[in-house]
Amino acid sequence: MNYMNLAELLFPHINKKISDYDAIYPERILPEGAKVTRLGPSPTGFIHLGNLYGAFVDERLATQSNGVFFLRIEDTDDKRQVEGAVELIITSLKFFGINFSEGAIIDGSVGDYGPYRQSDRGPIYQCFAKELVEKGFAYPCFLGEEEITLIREEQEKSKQNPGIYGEWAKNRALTYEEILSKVEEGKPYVIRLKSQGNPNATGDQIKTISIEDGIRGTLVMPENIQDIVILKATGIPTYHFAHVVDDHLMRTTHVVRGAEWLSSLPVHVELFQVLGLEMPVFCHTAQLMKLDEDGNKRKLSKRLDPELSLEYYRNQGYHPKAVREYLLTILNSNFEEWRIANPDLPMEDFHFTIEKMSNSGALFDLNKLNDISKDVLVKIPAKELYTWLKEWAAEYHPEMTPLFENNEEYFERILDLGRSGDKPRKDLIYASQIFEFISYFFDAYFKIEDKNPENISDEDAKLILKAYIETYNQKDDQSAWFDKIRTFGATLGYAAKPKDYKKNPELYKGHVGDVSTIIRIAVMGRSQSPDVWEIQQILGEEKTKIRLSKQL
RNA sequence: GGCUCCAUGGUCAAGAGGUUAAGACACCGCCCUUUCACGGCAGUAACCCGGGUUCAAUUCCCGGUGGAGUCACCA
Repeated sequence: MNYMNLAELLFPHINKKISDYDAIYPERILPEGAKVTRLGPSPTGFIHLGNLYGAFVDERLATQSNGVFFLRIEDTDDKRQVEGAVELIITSLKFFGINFSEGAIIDGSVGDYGPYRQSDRGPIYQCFAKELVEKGFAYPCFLGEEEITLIREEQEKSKQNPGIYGEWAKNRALTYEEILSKVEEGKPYVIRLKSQGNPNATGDQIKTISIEDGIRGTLVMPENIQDIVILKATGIPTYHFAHVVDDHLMRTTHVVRGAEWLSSLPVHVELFQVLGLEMPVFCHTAQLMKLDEDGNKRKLSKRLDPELSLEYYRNQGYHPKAVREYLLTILNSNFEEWRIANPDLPMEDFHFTIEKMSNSGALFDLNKLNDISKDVLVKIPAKELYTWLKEWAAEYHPEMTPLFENNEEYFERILDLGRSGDKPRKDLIYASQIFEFISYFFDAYFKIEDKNPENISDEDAKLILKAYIETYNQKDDQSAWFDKIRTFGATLGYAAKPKDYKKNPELYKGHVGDVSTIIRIAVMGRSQSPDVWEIQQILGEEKTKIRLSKQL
C-alpha cells in the first residue's frame, strides 16, 4: 500500500504540512516556569460548579506563574450546540472572577494561537490526519452504525472487550483499490487511528505506559489498542484528536481536566506518540461530588443537578468571593489554615499548588459554603454590599429595585448593623437570605410573623406597648432606653433581670426579656432580631411609633 | 463485566513506621446575653477488612471489600 497516494486520495485539498503549522504557532516566549493552561468547554448552554472548580485551577496556575490562560471552545459536536452558550460561559466565569488572557471572546477571539473555536480549525485537523495516513498510522474506515452494532453484540456474546481493534478492525487492511472504489461510490467513512498497541497480548504481556500526572503522581496504565475515530465522517475531529492537535499547537503546558478523562489517557498518549509531539503535563482533578438520593457519592451531573448550576448560585445571590474562597478550601488543603493565619490578605496572595490538591472527590458542602460566606461578607464594606445587592436585585428581582432608590444611606446603616467592633455579627450569607433577614426595615415587606410569648396575655401585651410608647424617647441612649423598659416592666409584674426571675419564678409573670420580645414583635414582626434600640435608631421615630401603635 | 482512580469522625481534611491521630464545618452542652447572631469554653465522633514485611503498621506491600469514573462518528 502506498500511503502517500492514500493520503492524497483522502485529503486532496490539504497541502499544508504539520511543520507549516508549527511555524505559524511557534513556541511561546514566556518567563521561566510560566504555565500555559486552557479551558475547553463545549457550548452546551450549561455551566456548573464543577466547571468553575476546574477553571479556577487553570486560572491560578497561569496567573501565579505569569503564564497564559486561554479559552478554547470545543464545539465539535454539532448536535449539542446551543445559542448564546459561549456568552454564558464567559460571563458566568467572569462573574466568579475567572478571566482569560487569550482565546475566544463573545464575538471573536484574542491571541495569536487561534482560531479558538474548534469548528474553525477543520483544515488543521485534516492536515494532521493526513500526515498520519501518510505514515500508515491512520486509515479510512467504512464501517457503518449497523455493522459496528453487530460487532459489539458479537463481542459481548463472547465476553470480549468492545471496540474496533485487532481483528475487529475490519477495514484496517483494505487495499488502495478497495478504498478507491468505496470513495468513488461516495460511501461515508471516518478516519481511525491504526493503533500500534498489541491487541492479542494478555496478562503480563500487556504493555503498560507510565506517565507523571501533576496531581496524582505516576500513573501506570495498559497501552491503547483501540483504533479510535480521529476524524468523523463530517471531517470534524473527535475530542481526543482535537485535544492533541490543539494543545500542541496552542502550546499548552498543563492540561487540567477532570478525572473522567483518565481512562482515555492511553489514547491521548498514543496520539502524541504517533504524531511525534511532546506531551503537556496532565493534571487530572478529582471530581466534585454530590450525595444522591441513595446516600451515595456521585459526580456532579449537569442533567441531574441543576441546583449545582453556576446560575443557581448567582440567582441565590452568593457573593463571587465567597464561592471562590469555598472552592479554594476544597481545592488546596492548606488554604484554610493559611486563611486563619492571614484573615485580611486577599486570597490571591495564597500560593496555590497542584501538589496540595486532593485526589479523591470532595462532596459539595453547602454548610461550609455558608460559613465561609459569612466570614467573607463581614469583611466587605456596607457600601460595596449595597452596590452588589442592588445589581443582584436588578437582575433577579426587579420588583425590589424601588427599595434601592434614594435609599443608599438607609441601606448601609442596615447592613452595618452590629458589624462594628471586634465581635461583629455574621448573619449575612447570600443576597436572597439577606433580603429575608432585613425585610422588616421596609414597609412593603413588614408583617407580623411571630406570636407573642405564651406567658404574656394579649391584655398585658397592650399594657406593655402602651407604657413603652409613653416613655419612648428617640434620643435616649441605649442604657437609658433599656432602663425604662426594666422599670415599667417591673411595675407590670415582670422581673427586671432574668436572673431574679430564675431564682423566684413564682414571684413574676415573666422577665424583661419577655417584655422586649413584645416590643420586638411589634416593631420587627419577629421575636428574633438584632438589637432593638439600634434598629429603632435606623428606622426613625415616626416609623417606630406607627408600628407600635398599630398593635394597640 | 474489562480497565482505571480513590479509601482517616456526618462533611472537608492534616499527618507520620512508634503521636494523647491536628484543624475547619456540622452537631451537643455551658458561658456571655433582653431574643437572635457573634464570641469564649468544653464535648460526642475516625484510621474499611484480611494477610504479609517489621521489635512495632492506621502509615509500606499484596489480596479482598466498598465507592467513583470510563468503555460513542459526546465532550
